[in-house]
Amino acid sequence: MREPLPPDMFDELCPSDLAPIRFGDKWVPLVIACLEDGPRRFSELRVPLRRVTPKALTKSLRGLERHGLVRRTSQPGTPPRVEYELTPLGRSMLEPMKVVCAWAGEHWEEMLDAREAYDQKLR
Amino acid sequence: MREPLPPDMFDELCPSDLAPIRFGDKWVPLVIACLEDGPRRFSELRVPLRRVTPKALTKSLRGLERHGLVRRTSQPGTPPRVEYELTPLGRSMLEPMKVVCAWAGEHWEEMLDAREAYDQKLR
DNA sequence: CAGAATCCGTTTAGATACTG
DNA sequence: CAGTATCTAAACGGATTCTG
Repeated sequence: MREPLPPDMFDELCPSDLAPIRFGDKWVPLVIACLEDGPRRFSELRVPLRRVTPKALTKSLRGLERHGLVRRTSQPGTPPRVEYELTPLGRSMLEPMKVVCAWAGEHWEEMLDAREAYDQKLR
Repeated sequence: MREPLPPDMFDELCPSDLAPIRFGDKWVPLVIACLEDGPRRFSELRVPLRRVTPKALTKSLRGLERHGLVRRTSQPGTPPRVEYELTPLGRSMLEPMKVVCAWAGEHWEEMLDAREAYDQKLR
C-alpha cells in the first residue's frame, strides 16, 4: 500500500467509481456474481436480486457497461429481448471479488459481535 | 460465487456495510491503507487524505471502530491526543484489499478507455 | 419485456464555524 | 488537538406509472 498504484488511491484524479474496493453502487458486486455463469436477461437478474428496483438495476448495468465490464446485446422486436454478459474485463474481476467475499465470509461474525459490543457501551 | 457464503450476499439480512467489496463509505479503504504502517493521530490522517473533512473522517473512523477494525485510544489532557490503529481483524483486511488494488492498478486504463468510448457514442 | 419518467422522502457530501 | 454543530446542495432509494 506504500507504493502509489496507478491510479493513486490518494490522488484526486482517481475517479471514485474506479477506486479500489468501491465499484459503484451496492448492487454492482451482486450483478457481477449473477453474470458469472453466463448471459442473463434483465428480468432474470431481478430474480436473485429480489429487492432491486428496475431503476437501480438499470443504473448498475449502465455503469458496468460504460466501464467495459458488461456487454449489452439487444435483438429488437416485440417483445424486446436484451441480454447482459461479462466481458473479459468483467470476468477478470471475479477473482479479486472472490478474495474479498472469502474474507467477509470468514470475518462477518467478528464484525457483528464487535458492533453489538460497541452499541451496548453507548447506552 | 455459486455456493452461498455466510452472510449470503443475496440475503436481505446481509447488512450492506458488511457486504463484500463495499466496506462503508468511500474513505474507508484509504483510512485502512493509512493505518497499515502503525498508529496514526487524527490530524495525521488528514494529511494524506487531503480532501476529507473532519466530519467525514470521524464518520469513517467510528464505523471502523464499531466493527472492530480499528482501535481508538485517547490519553485525556490538554491538548488531547488520540490515536487510531488497526486491530488484528482490520489488519487481516489488508491482503484482500491489496488484491483488489492490484486488479484496479492493472485495469483502470481499460475502464477509462471504455468510458470515453461509451460517452462518445452518446453524442 | 425492458426499461424511462416522475415524485418524494431520506442520506450523504461539503463548507463553515465553533468548542473543551 | 480532536473533534462537534449547523446549514445547504446534491445524490440516493423506493414506489408508482407509463410506453414501444
